[in-house]
Amino acid sequence: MASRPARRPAASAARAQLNPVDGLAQLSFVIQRMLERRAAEHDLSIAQTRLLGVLRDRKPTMNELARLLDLDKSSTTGLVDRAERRGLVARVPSTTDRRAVLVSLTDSGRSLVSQASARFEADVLTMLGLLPPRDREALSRLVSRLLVTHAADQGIDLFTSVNAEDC
Amino acid sequence: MASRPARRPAASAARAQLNPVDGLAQLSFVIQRMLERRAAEHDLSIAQTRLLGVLRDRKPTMNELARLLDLDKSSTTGLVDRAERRGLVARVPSTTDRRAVLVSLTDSGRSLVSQASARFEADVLTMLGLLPPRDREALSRLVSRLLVTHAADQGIDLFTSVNAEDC
DNA sequence: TATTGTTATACTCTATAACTATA
DNA sequence: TATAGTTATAGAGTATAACAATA
Repeated sequence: MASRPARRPAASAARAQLNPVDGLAQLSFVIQRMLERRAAEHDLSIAQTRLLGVLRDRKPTMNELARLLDLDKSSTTGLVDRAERRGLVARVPSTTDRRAVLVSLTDSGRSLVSQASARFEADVLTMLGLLPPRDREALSRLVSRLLVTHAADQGIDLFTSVNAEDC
Repeated sequence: MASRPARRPAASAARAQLNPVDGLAQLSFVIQRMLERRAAEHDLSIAQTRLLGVLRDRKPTMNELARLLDLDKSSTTGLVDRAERRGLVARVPSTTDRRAVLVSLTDSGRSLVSQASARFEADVLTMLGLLPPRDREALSRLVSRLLVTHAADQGIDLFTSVNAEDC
């Protein structure tokens, strides 16, 4: 929703504060837009970017990939088809199960995702750089704490689980 | 990207911290997923939800709507078509310009977006509730400060501009 | 029989280009 | 001529259901 404007009563905009929900919602849109913009520079959609991101340190089967991306396996087939057509990923038959295929990043795909990543990271760091160092550090610490707590609440160990990674 | 795992060296996961970029990226995905999930409960996509959200306090022309949503006018036509077919919005001919149409929320649309909003807000508040009150307040303040600073940096007054609202 | 992956199909979302009806 | 909106068309992304090959 990132819903209505948090249309503050009036007056001192300089010190006004968004309500917590609107703040987090808006922040999520700002960050997604940064990601989208940088991905688009390389003709990547968010979906393609997620795919490449997940493959940076894995070589999963289609099935595992579908679980990692939280998509239906048929959607994953299509996603991989289009990436493969562009030479960004490759399908490799599994040696242990003749039904299965492994999906892996090509050099070209790896290079593309690295470039987009780097630009995106720079965007976020630039935005963070607008805050005084003390605020910046505090924010990072709190965001991290929130994510870890939230993940734990969902029964996920952020630092071990495969699901919490790569979005 | 919400990129690689921030695969910490090892050890004490309890005190480990995500790097700032990954933290914000992951947070944005978590929040978007909450929004998506709640919208889906009412058979709404993110796009439809944004549309309804924007219309909560406006009755724009198609043209204005396209600008508000940052979409091509033809995309907006389709979006409104589908929402209208479901009875969530209505097209009203402009009285001042016979080429133009105004788009407005129906009661049904307003009710739907309110319900989805409420559920989403509850989700975010629940997540925030996992933090101790002091952390929660600090986080809200910092997020707000970051958004205001970032908006200012882009030449936007978060509290006046039409663009910063509703995502 | 169960699982892996693909195909067939359908719908949403988005954009570009061409069109119409006003202005 | 210029603007407001729609239509025609095309492609990405997603899901469900049915299917072939293998386990």
